[in-house]
Order: sequence, then C-alpha cells, then structure tokens
Amino acid sequence: MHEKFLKPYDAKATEEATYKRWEESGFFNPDNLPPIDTAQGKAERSEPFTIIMPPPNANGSLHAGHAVFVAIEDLMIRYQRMRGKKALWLPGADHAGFETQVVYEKKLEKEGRTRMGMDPDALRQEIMDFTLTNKSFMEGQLRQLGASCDWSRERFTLDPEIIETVYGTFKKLHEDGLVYRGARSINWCTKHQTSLSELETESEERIDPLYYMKYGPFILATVRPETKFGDTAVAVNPNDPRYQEWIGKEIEFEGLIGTVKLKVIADEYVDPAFGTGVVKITPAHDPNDFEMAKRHNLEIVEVIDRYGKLNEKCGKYAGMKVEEARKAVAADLLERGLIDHVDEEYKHAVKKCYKCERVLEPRVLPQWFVKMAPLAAPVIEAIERDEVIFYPDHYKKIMLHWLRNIEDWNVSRQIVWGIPIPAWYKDKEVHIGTESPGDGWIKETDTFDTWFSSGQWPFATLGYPDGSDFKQFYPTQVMETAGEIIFFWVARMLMLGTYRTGRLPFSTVYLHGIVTAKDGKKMSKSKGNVISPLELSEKYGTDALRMGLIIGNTPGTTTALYEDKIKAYKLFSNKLWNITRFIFENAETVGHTEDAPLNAADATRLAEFKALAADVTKDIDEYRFYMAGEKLYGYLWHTLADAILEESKPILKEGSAEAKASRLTLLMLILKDSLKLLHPFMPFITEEIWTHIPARSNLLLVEAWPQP
RNA sequence: GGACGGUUAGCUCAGUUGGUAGAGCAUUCCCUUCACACGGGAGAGGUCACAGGUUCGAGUCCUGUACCGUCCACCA
Repeated sequence: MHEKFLKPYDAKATEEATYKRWEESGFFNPDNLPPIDTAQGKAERSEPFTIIMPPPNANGSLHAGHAVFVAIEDLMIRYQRMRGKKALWLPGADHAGFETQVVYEKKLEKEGRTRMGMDPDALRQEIMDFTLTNKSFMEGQLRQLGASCDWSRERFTLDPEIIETVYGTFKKLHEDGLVYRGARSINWCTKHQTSLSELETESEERIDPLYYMKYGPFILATVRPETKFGDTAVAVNPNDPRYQEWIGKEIEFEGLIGTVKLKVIADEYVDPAFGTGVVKITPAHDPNDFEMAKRHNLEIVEVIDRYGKLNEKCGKYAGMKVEEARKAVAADLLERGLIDHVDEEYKHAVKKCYKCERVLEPRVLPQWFVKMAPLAAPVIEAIERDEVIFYPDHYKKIMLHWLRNIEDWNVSRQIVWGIPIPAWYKDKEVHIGTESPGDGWIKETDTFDTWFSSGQWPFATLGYPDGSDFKQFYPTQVMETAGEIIFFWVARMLMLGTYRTGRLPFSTVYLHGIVTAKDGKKMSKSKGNVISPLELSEKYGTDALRMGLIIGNTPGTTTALYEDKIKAYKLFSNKLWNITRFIFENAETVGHTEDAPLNAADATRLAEFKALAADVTKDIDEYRFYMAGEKLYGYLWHTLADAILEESKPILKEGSAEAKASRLTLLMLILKDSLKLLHPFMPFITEEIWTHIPARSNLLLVEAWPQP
C-alpha cells in the first residue's frame, strides 16, 4: 500500500497534478477517446453527447454560479463519457459587451478617467487586453474546478469565425425581412449612454405626484410635466362623450414658454376612466405616446438630450436635469395658476437600468430591430410537442408565455465593446456588409447586443454550416444554465438556432437556481456576503465543493452556499480515503484477491450494492443529481463503512481462507465500482484512489460505468 | 393586474410514481477499540403553513386561505 494512505487525504496536493494527467491524456477531446467495452468486445464510440458550456463573462473571477454549472455539467459529461458516449463539453468565453464595458468603465473611473471622448479604437484595444487577461484567469479557474472540457475546441465570442457566423445570420435575417432599422422609442440609460433591450430594464414601483394641469379647455393628468415642451397633441378616447366636440380640432393656450398649439386626437388607447380622460402626447419621451404618434402621424419633438437634460427647445429650463426641471416646471405652473390640483400619492412603475438603477429615459432613436414573432413561432410549436424538455418542467410554461408575447428585439448598442453591426448608410440607403460599398457611405458605429452573438453560440462554436463538428455534434443534447437567463439566452438560442440551422440547438434544458448566501440573500459585494468557490476549493478540496453544490440542489430553486456544508463533504472525502485504506491494508495482510467466489452473505451485499448502482444510474439519467449524490454518500458512509467494514473485521481476522477471499473480493468490487459511480461527483479523489487500484487499465476518467 | 415557486427538526435543505418523516450542520451523553478523533456509538428534536376534500391510507393528489420570494405587464 502506498504510504499516502497512512496520511489523511490532501486535496490540494493532488488536484492540480490529477487535472494535468487528464488534460495530457487527451481524453477531454472526444476524438481521442478510447474504444468502449461492449458484450461483443471493443467498439468505437459512435453516439455523441454534447454540452455547450455557457461561456462565462471574461471580465472577472468565477463566482458561485459558475461553480454550480461546472459541478452539474461536468457530472453529466463524465457520466456520459463513462457510458461510452463520444462526450464533448465545449468551453468558451463571452466578451459580454455591455457587462464588460460597465466593469471597465468602473475601472477607468477609479483611475480618474472616462470613456467619453476617448478614441474608440484605443478604448476597444484596452478592453480587449483586459478581457483576454481575465479570460486566461478564468480558464485556470475552470481547470481548478475540474472541468473536463475540450480545450482544443474552446471559442471566444469575438473569434473571427464566430463573428463571421453572426454576420451571416444578420445578413440572412435582413434578406428575409426580419431585421429592420427604425426610429422607435427605446430605453436609454443616461449614465451608460446606450439603449437597452426590454430584458435589460427593471421596473420599480414608485409614489410620485400626479399633476392635473390646465391645457386650454382641458385638465389633464401627468407625472412628467417637464416633458410638456415636447407635446405634439392631446388625446381623448373616441367614445368619450365629454370631448366629442374637440376631436380633430386644435387647441391654443399660453404655456410657460409661449403659445402652445396642439391637435386633439382620438385614440382607443386613452382610458376615459383614468384622470380626466385627456392625455398629453409626448412622442419623443414616452413609448405609448410614440405609438400613438405613429398612428396619427404626429410630429416628434425631442426635448430631453442624451444626458437626461432638457434641451434648447425648453426655454429657461434648458440645461436642467429631468428631476430638477420637473420641480421647476411644476412650481411655475402652480404660480401661474395652471395646475388644477395634485394627487401626491400616485403609485406607478418606472423603468430603470438593471446595472446602475437610474431611471431610463425613453428616446426615439434609429436602432436595429429583429422581428421576433416569426422566429418564435416554430420554437413555440416544438416546445408544445415536447421536443425540448425543461428541468424543472414549469419552465416550459414560463418559456411559452414569453415566446407567445414576444416583442421585437433591439439589438443595437451604443458602446464600443462588442461586435460592430455590419451596416453602411448613404442618404436613405442601407447596405449590409463589412466593407464600404463605395464613396459617400457612412459606417454604422453601433455594436450588437451581446446576446445576439451568444444566442448563436451552439451552432457558431461547432462550425456551422460545413464544419465536421457541426455535422457530428449538432444538435447538442443538454443546455444547462442559470434559470435567470432563460429569456436572455436560452430563448434566443432556441430561436436563432432553429432559424439558422433548421433544427433546435438542444433537446433538454436544465436550469439551476441562483446561489445565495446561507440566509437566502443574493450574494453581492455591497452586502459583503460573497463566498468565493475558489477559496472553498482551496480550503476543502474541489470535490467537497462540488458535492456540496450538487447535493440538496434541485433544479430551478435557489441554493444556499456556506462553508459548513462544504466542510461536511470534506469529511466525506476523508471517509472515502479511510475506507480505501482499510481495504488496501487487508488486501496486503490477507492477500490480494478480486475474483474469489462469493459466499451467500457476500453475494447479498453485492446485490445490495448493485441495486444502489442501478438506482444512482436511473437518478442521473433522469437528472436527479442531488438524489444520486445523496444516495452514494449515504451508502458509502452508512452501509459500506458503518456496516460492511465493521462486519468485515472479524471475518478478515479470524475467518476461513474462503471467507476471507470472498469478503476481500466483495470489498474490492464495491470499492472499484463505487469509485466509478462517484467519479462524476468527486472526480479528483476518485481518480487519485484509482491510481492505486491494482490491475486497473486506464484513467478512471475513461473507465466504463458499472453495468446495471 | 397576471403567472410561477416556496412554506418539512434550531439552521440549510432532500423526500422520484400517495403506504405511519430523512440528511448535513448545530445540540445532549458516552467512547482515543487495531480504516478513520477530519472518527465512532447512543439520544433528544417535526400536529410536514392553515382549512376543507379524494382515498383503506396524503408531506406527496384536488380546492381554497395566509405569509415569503421571483418573473411578466405601456395605463398618462
């Protein structure tokens, strides 16, 4: 027996070397996997099993959420590899456009710099250097967590081939009439100086004053008096008897900065029961008003600029920030007797930037939109036919609801860190392509929403359309990711993948919940409750960390991560280590044997173990990893160690030669197969022990899963 | 305003198709016995949120209520 077993298991001292052995074996690459053992002898692996890794944002360290996906996806991949599949886990990294730009802007801020006024190319290069540095850190961290992914196939969302695929999709969308550039009301963040998609906004309930203002013959209610300079109409409901005589007429009255002339329009949108049943229409700064303006061909007058300040059209209020202007305008209106009354307790929702929580300013800007309803339609049908299975299954309903009510997607971002939108303009003409079509064309400066590229990740990474990987590994089997990004990412992958390739990109979606602190609160730097998975891995071993992240973690629900839990599985590592020591010690003293006939008692024990193995296998096949892990833990501790080892002591000491041989055979069989069953959960310690198993043939990594 | 998830031992959570409740941590007592003190043994601790219903039998299925949480939603 190796002297290692005389000391407690030292995770830190073995993990790095073990990972190196795996990586050098080449077996992370499915092309290099050895043949599998079948009843008919050796056979080449033919059936692929593919997981595309959710590419972590290359802008910081891996957090607990990443550790969860590594634990779960690596479990699936290792399991399927042992089951004889051609297992591919394709790693990647995301440039994470807006997210990274925000991170980098904070860094600039700390250095007393700002991105405004910087040369875009220089800024882009700086962020690229920053991103590539983080990317390599992140890759090291994935290795530390034991990810058995194929590094030779790693992709980055800014790789030239990926960008080419993304451009191809954009071009196809354009040719199919599914992408358009249009002036629409968009969500504008005055801090980040970019538009955001609907998903990137958060709404917050607020209580604000509702001002009832006098508009000529009308009194109308608004929470935003400061936008009145951009009014281009007032609207009433066409069936409202109170205002029939005014419809189509023009009203004229003295406002704060001169005479105001507004047309009275009738629109079903106006709710006669709300306020006075009259609405002022400010198309430039309210999405509903914009829609009405389109229906009635109203003028769009912008009065708030990109920084959230009133512009030159606002007379003496020009230069004021929105909030400041609101107070000033309200005060002046009151003084001039133009306010009828104020409802101080008006409850309503405002949209905020999900990053900085500033209130977003609706602005009308030309942006690129993708028409989503036609992309969603085939996906809705496929989900209804259960061609995509969700774990947990209630996400099916959530997904369908979102897809059925989908809105067009604004894919334009006014930031430098992203894939440039390949478009050129000349007068009213638009050209799609990366090269200028000739003199006088102006290049688009916007970049794509990062999700537009990551939404194409499964087929882009596999080399669509001609790559052999695409032919072999697409569609993939499982998409495992955080429930939080089901709309951002999973829905977009389903739609763009189906649109571009004609096939769904994956057939199973497994969504894990967010990882919280022990009190159930979300981890955040400001709360100071962030737990680094890498520190826990250093302290207790990656295996313990992974076990702690798997057990008790059901899909879709939040999981609390805390040190005690991980510590418990460190003790389990130790237990397994000592079980091994006991068996090895006895193999030495009694004489090593693995193929003696089993007596009745030992046959019963073996049957009991086989039942466990079958149970665990079924649980993994049915995505109940948390149960499989707990069963293994329970069996190894309470059956193998507490019962079998204890009853073995007298047998191995005083039993007959046959009894000893039978028992030792049993112990070796159980140990070996236990290591296999446990490998996907605790890859490092099992591989380390496997090294010391006599007559082993290969790395445990590629051993065959115990036959059920 | 819709929809979803949760409510099980002090804490964090399991409980697959309905068959008199489980794990880890914490806690009480005992034990340095030859795999392991990074351990072992024994114990305490729960009317499974509440109210009905289905059933021979419900934590598990149905209806409703309460509380917590999340997502979606353009009423100025």
